[in-house]
Amino acid sequence: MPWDLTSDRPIYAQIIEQMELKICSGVYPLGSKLPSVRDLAREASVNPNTMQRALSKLEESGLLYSVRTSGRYVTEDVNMIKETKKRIAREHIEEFLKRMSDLGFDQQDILSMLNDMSKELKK
Amino acid sequence: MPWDLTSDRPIYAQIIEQMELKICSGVYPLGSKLPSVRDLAREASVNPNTMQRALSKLEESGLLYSVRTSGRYVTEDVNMIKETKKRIAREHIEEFLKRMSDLGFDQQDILSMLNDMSKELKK
DNA sequence: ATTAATGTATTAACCACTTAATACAATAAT
DNA sequence: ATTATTGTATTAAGTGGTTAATACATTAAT
Repeated sequence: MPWDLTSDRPIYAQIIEQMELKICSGVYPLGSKLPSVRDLAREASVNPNTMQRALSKLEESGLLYSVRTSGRYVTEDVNMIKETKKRIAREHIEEFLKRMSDLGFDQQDILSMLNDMSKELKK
Repeated sequence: MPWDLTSDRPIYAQIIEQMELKICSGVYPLGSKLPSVRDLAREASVNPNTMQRALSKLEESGLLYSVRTSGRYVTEDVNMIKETKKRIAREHIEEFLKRMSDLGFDQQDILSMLNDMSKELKK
């Protein structure tokens, strides 16, 4: 999965979300070592400061930890990752349902549209 | 529906989305007159310039039009509103499905979680 | 021992968004 | 006729995010 960054939101916030995704989905496994700040920045075509900022925030939340001159690692806490995944899923679903209901669709509508579109996308 | 603005995205962009919503869901009916820029700005606790900026963009897209010193009105083009509603719904569904699948959930998972949560929210 | 790579910090510049304070022309309301 | 309200425009200031260019201390690699 390439870095997918747009200009309509702070880049560091998008990086946080995508790193969480990479961690929850196993792209960066439990306890594994991450590429260096500079490498990640190059990979994402972003300034090292911006990458550093995102990674620091991820440390605050406990998903990563850094060892002074060795590098940065994914937490070994399986449970924290599971909880993060649940939290993200819940947030997405809540937001989705709110937006669709604001638009004037009921549960029936939502489910049928969703079925239609996932069939479409599978092709 | 109160104005729901957060600081993590340009306010004018959020206003555009919420105005589209108000138009598509009938809060501002076809051809109806909107409150003045200044009133809308006050209502949303936002600077008149910011509201003006959002409304101008909505004119560019054709959803609104302004009459020099009389005020601003919703388009009378029913079809344009219908198409806008469809477009927004499609965008939300696509984004939702992508995010959930990136997280590692398949269609089965998504549907069951969605059912659970809409039951929860109905209480 | 020297070198290279690590995370981290600092300073300056740039840009987009937002607010504030006005101002203007056109017209509806009085 | 006068006044108030409309959309619109301008200028200045402040803020936060981003980039750029360095620098530093620590330690793994050589």
